[in-house]
Amino acid sequence: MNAPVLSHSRCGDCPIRHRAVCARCNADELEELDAIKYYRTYEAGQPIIWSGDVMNFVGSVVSGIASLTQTMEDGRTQMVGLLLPSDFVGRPGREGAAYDVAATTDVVMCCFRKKPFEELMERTPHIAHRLLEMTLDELDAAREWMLVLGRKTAREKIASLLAIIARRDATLTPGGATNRMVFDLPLTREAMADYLGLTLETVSRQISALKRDGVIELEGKRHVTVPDMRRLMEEAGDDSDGGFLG
Amino acid sequence: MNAPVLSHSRCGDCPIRHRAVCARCNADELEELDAIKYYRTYEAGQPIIWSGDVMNFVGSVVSGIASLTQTMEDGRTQMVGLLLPSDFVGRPGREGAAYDVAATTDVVMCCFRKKPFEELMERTPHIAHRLLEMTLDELDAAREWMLVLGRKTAREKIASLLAIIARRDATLTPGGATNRMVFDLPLTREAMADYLGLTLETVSRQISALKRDGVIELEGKRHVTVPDMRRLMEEAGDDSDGGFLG
DNA sequence: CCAGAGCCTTGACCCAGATCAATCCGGACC
DNA sequence: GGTCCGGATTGATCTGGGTCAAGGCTCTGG
Repeated sequence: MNAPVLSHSRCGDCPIRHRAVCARCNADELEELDAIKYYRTYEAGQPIIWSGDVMNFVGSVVSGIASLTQTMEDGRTQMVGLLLPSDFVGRPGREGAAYDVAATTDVVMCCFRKKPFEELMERTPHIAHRLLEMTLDELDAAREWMLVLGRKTAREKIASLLAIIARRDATLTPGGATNRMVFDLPLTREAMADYLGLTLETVSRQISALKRDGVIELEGKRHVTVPDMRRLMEEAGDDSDGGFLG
Repeated sequence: MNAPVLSHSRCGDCPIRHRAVCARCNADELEELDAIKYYRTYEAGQPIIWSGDVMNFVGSVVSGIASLTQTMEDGRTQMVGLLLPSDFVGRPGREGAAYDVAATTDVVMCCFRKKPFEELMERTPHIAHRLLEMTLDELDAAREWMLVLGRKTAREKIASLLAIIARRDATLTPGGATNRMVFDLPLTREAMADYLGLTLETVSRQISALKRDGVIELEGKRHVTVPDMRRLMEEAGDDSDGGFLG
């Protein structure tokens, strides 16, 4: 597989310009960021950071999907976050990484050396403020996921994951959210299992069941059509459509 | 049961002065906070905020324990956070509350009306910075909990919860962490179950099992002695003592 | 064309934890 | 004292999802 290719380099052209840490920056601040940034690419499956490593950079996912994973010494693993384009990696003010970060698909990262970034953050409240906002969003997502992990059945877990992926796709693609959604699963069955606290066999079985029951349609193993999003949300056990449709 | 009593009123005397959002504030900033703060008390079991409510204040837990809970419409509930003294409640920059917040024990809160607090935050990077730091810590805690919920057995879950409570007690009480720990459970069996994604029967059984196996000793239903913290950490399945002991 | 590797599916069986149900214990109140 | 009541415990049984195992697809490479 080829390494992903950079399609831009100036912040003004950046596809995540208005959603990342830099969203609130004015031209001057952007200039400063531009001066300390650099791009890195990772192929699908490659590690980006190991838990415990000293982090000497922070950065944003520009394209592709990365995952945050925690592992117990006996090998049990739990994915604790999905990093989508515009999501931030790294923790200003802390030395080591707390989790393994790996590229799930090919990934392009916009990196900043940690020290200069931290200094810049001290001086520019726009960045600190945006980072707080993003962190609070991540905290909400993590807590929503705790409900999924702690209380939902396998079928509900799968439906919840599909709904989350569909929702994200809706925000990223023109057209937005409709009652019928079509998308590709960016995760293997095993990665889905790690995310959902299930085994890959159970994931497979439940996907088959949702297909059999007409909640989803499958073309190949990854291409999913959801004929009725409301139905999917019901299967997910959510107490509404989660604001998915107007 | 009597309502909790306020034992102080000036920020300088505040028991959470050095750990809460105001930790980094200088005398002037503290003065400003002092001007907009007020105390509220809640009895054990009382709701503090309902999910969806408009929040018109934010604040810090001064004493006692509160819980963040999410509920599905069929009644399944998952606790998604434990709020301990110095923890922050509320989300600057967002209208409604995302979770139910309730007092688990008697609670004293130091509240700020939301609007003035947000304005103050704009002007004082010390507060924003501290809040970012605290939010990142909460995010770490939430993700650690995702591993517990997704991958640990019932016995490991109980041991993990006991370890967390013991660790917190160690930071709050003089003497700090030792290999033998004694503390009171601040949660009912049902609340523990909600936190751990279990039923209360399973919680009860596993606590009995840990007692039978000598991992813990019980006096009454709430008073716990851990003769050997290392042993407890092993039972929790943690890949070390979590920095608990030197 | 076949072989091998990755990923996925499906079946058979089993067990940890849920569910249902009966007590128990310790305080509060009469 | 007795009764009540809200936790907590313990037992008996059931079941969702894990575990183990056998193929099945699809792509790559010889």
